[in-house]
Amino acid sequence: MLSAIMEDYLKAIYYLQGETDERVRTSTLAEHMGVEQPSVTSMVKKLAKRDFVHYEPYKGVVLTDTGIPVALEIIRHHRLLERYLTERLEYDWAEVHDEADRLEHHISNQFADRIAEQLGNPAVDPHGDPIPTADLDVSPPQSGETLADQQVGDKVRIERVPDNDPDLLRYLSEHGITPTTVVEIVETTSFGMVTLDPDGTDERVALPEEVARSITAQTLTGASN
Amino acid sequence: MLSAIMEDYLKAIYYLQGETDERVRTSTLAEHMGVEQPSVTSMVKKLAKRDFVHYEPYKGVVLTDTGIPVALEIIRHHRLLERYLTERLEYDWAEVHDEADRLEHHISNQFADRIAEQLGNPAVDPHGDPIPTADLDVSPPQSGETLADQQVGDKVRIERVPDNDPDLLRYLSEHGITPTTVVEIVETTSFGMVTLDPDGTDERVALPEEVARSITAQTLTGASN
DNA sequence: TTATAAACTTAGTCCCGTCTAATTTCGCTC
DNA sequence: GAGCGAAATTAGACGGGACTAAGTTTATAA
Repeated sequence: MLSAIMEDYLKAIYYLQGETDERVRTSTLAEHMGVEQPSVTSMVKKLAKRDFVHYEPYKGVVLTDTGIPVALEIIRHHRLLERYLTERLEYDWAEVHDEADRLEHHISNQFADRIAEQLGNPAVDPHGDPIPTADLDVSPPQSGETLADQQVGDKVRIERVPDNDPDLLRYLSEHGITPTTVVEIVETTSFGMVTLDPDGTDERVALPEEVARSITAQTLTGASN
Repeated sequence: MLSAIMEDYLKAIYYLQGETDERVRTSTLAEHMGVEQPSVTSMVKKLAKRDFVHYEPYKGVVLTDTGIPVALEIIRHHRLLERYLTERLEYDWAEVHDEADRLEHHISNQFADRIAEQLGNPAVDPHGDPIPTADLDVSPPQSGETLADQQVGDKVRIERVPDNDPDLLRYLSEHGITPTTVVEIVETTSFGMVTLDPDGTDERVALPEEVARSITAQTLTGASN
């Protein structure tokens, strides 16, 4: 058996190595988990002893073939819960993350399978992240392009938004920006501001480049490339 | 904040003092929690320091006015989950206990309120136990009579069955005994066996007196009293 | 009223997951 | 290739929750 904390570490490693497909450094993991570095070192040793990660001192960790499915299972739970909470229990987009983050460790796979079935085995969660299937296949990464990569005049379809910042999510939904929304890039500035025009509206929505880079989108038309 | 373990202790104390309305002894609690006595002593001291229980060494514990609502909240979560799992997620009567026992500590009150609403604020769980309301009112204890208190020839309506023995629950449901079922007592023996005839059927269902005493029932007709 | 068994508590240990402080290693620059 | 700052690890401690072994207290019975 695996503690909820250990599952959280594995999930974090999965996300962090996913971005780079490289070894995850102790410091990165510490920051992501909100703990100090020595805590990470000691946990990582435990995970290595149980063969969930490859650990090389001073070099970082990577998930093993044993660790990956554990992380994917948790991610499946999380994303199914987010979907279920919004779709069946009237939770708001912005509220689901914390509840899902706790429950993901405590629901059985049976529970996950049942809610998946009720929802018709959805492919993505409310933020556009792909939901691993019951046998832990996960959709290929989306386009990889973000709102920050676009040029003025491009029209793009929003693919996914980060799920862990309630304020941002509230802001986005208030301005009609959700996965599948189509937006046009109306302005980018040298000082890091991206301005959008959601679909047919006249409204202008401005986002810091930092945020724009965390929102992935699929190019539909325009001058990019 | 309160750990899941502490919540479990408070819940256990609630159940145990409920049966006797007296101080709960260390040994009783130890057996119920599946731990050794010293573990109970040390936990009980922590709970007392935080004012969830009154603790008098060598005398036992009672919940305080601070402790009671905590226990009731957990019980509300548990029973709502049992109901939700059977009614909305196709869980079997016999399967729900363990899942509910884990999740009860991790769902928010918001989650509980939402599933209560979805279910139409049910008064009882699938085993017939009353579900505390959102403001933690709990229905008065039922008749208090059990199947073991009946006389041959009595007809009774099953009120509640214990929720924590899957084998027993499977056996009961296979033989058509669930809360609200009407049964007739057809035989009681000096060596502790009670035989029932569920409703109009001809089937005989035998139960050890020990088990009969754990099933409460409301007398409809007959010679008892 | 005292002896004794059962119940309870205290003492001390262990593992988990965290921390701070101190040390070691890495990797880069000169 | 020597020195230096950043990153990582080791050392040691702590609170949570459990355990075993060793004392106390209580209650019961003679």
